[in-house]
Amino acid sequence: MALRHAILSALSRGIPKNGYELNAIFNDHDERAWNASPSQVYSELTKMQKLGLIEVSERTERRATNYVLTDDGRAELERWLTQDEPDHTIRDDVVMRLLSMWILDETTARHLIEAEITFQRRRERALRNKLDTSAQLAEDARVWRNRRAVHVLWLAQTATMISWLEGLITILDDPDAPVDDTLAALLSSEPVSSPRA
Amino acid sequence: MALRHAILSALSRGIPKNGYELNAIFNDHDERAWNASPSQVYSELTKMQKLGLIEVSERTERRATNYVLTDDGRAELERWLTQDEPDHTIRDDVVMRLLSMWILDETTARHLIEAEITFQRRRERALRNKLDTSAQLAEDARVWRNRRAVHVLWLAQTATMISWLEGLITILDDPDAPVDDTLAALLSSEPVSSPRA
DNA sequence: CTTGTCATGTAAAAGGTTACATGATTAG
DNA sequence: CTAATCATGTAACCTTTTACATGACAAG
Repeated sequence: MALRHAILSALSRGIPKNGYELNAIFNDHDERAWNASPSQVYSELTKMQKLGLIEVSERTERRATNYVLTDDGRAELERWLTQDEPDHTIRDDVVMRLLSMWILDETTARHLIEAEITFQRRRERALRNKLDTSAQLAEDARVWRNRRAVHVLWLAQTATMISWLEGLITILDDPDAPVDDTLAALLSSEPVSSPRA
Repeated sequence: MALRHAILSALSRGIPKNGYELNAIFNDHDERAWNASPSQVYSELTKMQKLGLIEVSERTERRATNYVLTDDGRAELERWLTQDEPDHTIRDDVVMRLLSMWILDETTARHLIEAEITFQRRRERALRNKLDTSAQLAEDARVWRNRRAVHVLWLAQTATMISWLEGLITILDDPDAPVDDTLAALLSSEPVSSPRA
């Protein structure tokens, strides 16, 4: 029941949302706490409505069905946060690939790492842009600060990944390069610059 | 077919493994590229054997069935690495919780963040320990270096997370603290110390 | 008047978890 | 001889993806 809590979380900000808007959130690669396919979102919304966690707030002319949280929905969100243990399970396709990469020849391996660097750089730009442009709108100050903090985390993680991937190319090229020093040095030497800098 | 490639990757190191050993890998919280439940691993192994991706190398007295890669298995691993696009999909329960946390009162929120810091510190210790103790055994040098590099990445990511969580407590306590500066400063000021230091 | 975006679904299949069941071997 | 660990599975259920289908509205 994980998407359920992601939807509750998205609706908890008070702004009514329809399935299409929620899908936009769950498919934005740079707003990446959770993702889901459209069909899953629509069927989950129907289930949640039947359970009384959300209710229809408005039907726009364009046949969009907007939902808001009910009191039960808000209670469930709180229960989840305070009662359920966080799930630290990880399924990281990218790292799995990097772990398997030694079976390839060096040229191919380097190409793959470079492709990943390109991807991460794109993400870095997108996040930096988001931080630079996002102004505090009608939202609650706490909501806004919280979301902004998460974006800073993602930016830092992306920067770490890029430095590390660059180090990986170095140790791939040079079989004598010390793994720990090469990577640890890179990770600490390149500070995360302030998003506005 | 994601677990399939995780298993191919685990067997690609040449050492025959049985279902139980693979399960140990996929359930070790600190060896965390992928995880899976025992029943899933056993049924996937059966399927893979039928498809000819792996074959039984030995049955030990203790009724354990050891598997090794076939040529087809190795080819499939290579095809996956070079032909399939990396899956950058993310489902991060922890970040989703942190994004929703503003609905709680400050005391409860701080407790949750502190619990997460405790968890991350435990992981940091485990990873540091792994890096300190793991010696290069019979394994190929490239395999060993690759795995070690990934451990360094995980250690760096954990360290980033801890610093960030500490910063999050600061901005939670002080509604006037600037989000960007508070977090960005923390992220760049605390370098990842060398694992042997 | 046609293409793109908005908007919502259904059905089938694949991927993954949980609960349960079983039994051998080893360490204390 | 008893508990822990090793070792493998089945069945039911839940979660997620993929492919398909539909149609309104807006912009060019």
